[in-house]
Amino acid sequence: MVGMNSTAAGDGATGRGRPRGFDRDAALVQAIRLFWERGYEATSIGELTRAMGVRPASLYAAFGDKKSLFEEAVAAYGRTPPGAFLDIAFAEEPTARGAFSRVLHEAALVYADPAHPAGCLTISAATNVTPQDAGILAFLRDLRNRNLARFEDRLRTARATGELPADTDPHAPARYFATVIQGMSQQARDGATQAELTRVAELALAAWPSATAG
Amino acid sequence: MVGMNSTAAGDGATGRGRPRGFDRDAALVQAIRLFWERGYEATSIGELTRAMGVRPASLYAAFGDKKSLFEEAVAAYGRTPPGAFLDIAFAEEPTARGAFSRVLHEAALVYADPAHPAGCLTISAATNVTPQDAGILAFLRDLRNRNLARFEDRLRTARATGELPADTDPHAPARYFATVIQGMSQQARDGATQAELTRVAELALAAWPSATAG
DNA sequence: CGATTTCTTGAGCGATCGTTCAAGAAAGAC
DNA sequence: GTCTTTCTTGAACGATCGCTCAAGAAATCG
Repeated sequence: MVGMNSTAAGDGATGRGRPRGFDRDAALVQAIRLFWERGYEATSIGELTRAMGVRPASLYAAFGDKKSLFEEAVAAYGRTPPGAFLDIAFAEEPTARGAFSRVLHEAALVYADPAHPAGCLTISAATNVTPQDAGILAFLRDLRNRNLARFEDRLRTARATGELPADTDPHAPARYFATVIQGMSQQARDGATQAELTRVAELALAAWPSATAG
Repeated sequence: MVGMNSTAAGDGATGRGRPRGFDRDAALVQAIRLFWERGYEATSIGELTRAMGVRPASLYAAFGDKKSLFEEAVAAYGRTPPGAFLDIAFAEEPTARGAFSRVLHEAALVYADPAHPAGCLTISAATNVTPQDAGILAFLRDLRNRNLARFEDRLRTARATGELPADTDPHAPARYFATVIQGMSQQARDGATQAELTRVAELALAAWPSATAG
């Protein structure tokens, strides 16, 4: 009944005291899944404790309050493939065109992957929120707007290196691709398949700023 | 203190009994605004009664339970300009290209209009929902997928009348435009302005299926 | 007028929300 | 072994959730 301790979490784990009776990382995976599927407020502590196999007091001892658990879940989600594919593509692709194309195509596969909840946690987990949890909404919105700024930076760099025409406006295409990606997340939640979203990704790339300039 | 009765609601109002002490339509407008801004579950009966100027018992007597109130609010929203612009554009524009172009441009203006909550109620009001309210989620998702089917129908018709090439696939562009519109709603909620979304609409139209065929 | 009908008021229903507390259990330190 | 530290257990905290009920108030009908 007594499981192994967690692998390596940021607790000041010197080994003193009774060891934790559950796998902290495995429990966090369950929390991610629930927040991903239902969102922040629609996921209750009761559901979390049930899915994580942990009693409330243990959950609070290990993760703090619900907000802290959510923020840690978002951070851990960002280190999984579905949450990190954008960063990886931007880091690995040499050209901006290649980066955006890859992000769109991978979003199609990731968002509609039946192996996990549809869409993107960052996009959909704090859409409907009580005023008292406005901080959670702002937390995810800032994350999204940070990605928007990275889109714009990447396009600006592409213009500076000559990949894009000198008169290219980086602002509008950045907003456009962010729009398409957020829309793809919604579409996946509405039942769109990987094949359908791949076609959407291909169509979206028709707006790539090369032939005509704004 | 005693206001006028409602204009014309579907109650079996023969005039018997004590008249309603509040304007039913005006109260419904406040309900729309709250559901629009926060979504279904994040809007409590307490907030609704406060904003509508009505006590709980009066609300339940006039609108039934929370789910019925929401469905009526969605229906009424669909008869306001922000909720009906798609239907109007599709009805008035002779060409498919004109219809989609107009829908995209009007979505940019409507979704980021500072005069009311950002985005589209149908798109954003039931993203995060408890399992017990799964019916509300399905209700709005069906509404969205109905619009998707209308997009496809419109493109199919355009192909039949010769506006689009005979080998045009109506499915993919329909999904694409639905994706962009839902993304625009999200972007508006994240702070995108009317001008920014208008540029997104213009870029999105670059994927219009005419020059290249899938 | 009295009778009937409908709405409003104010209180409160059971359930669930996020969270915490006291007591017991399992480990290392000495 | 005992002491200390940490985690687990089970119960329960106050607050809020959606919703309802009994009593009083305001209208029409006869």
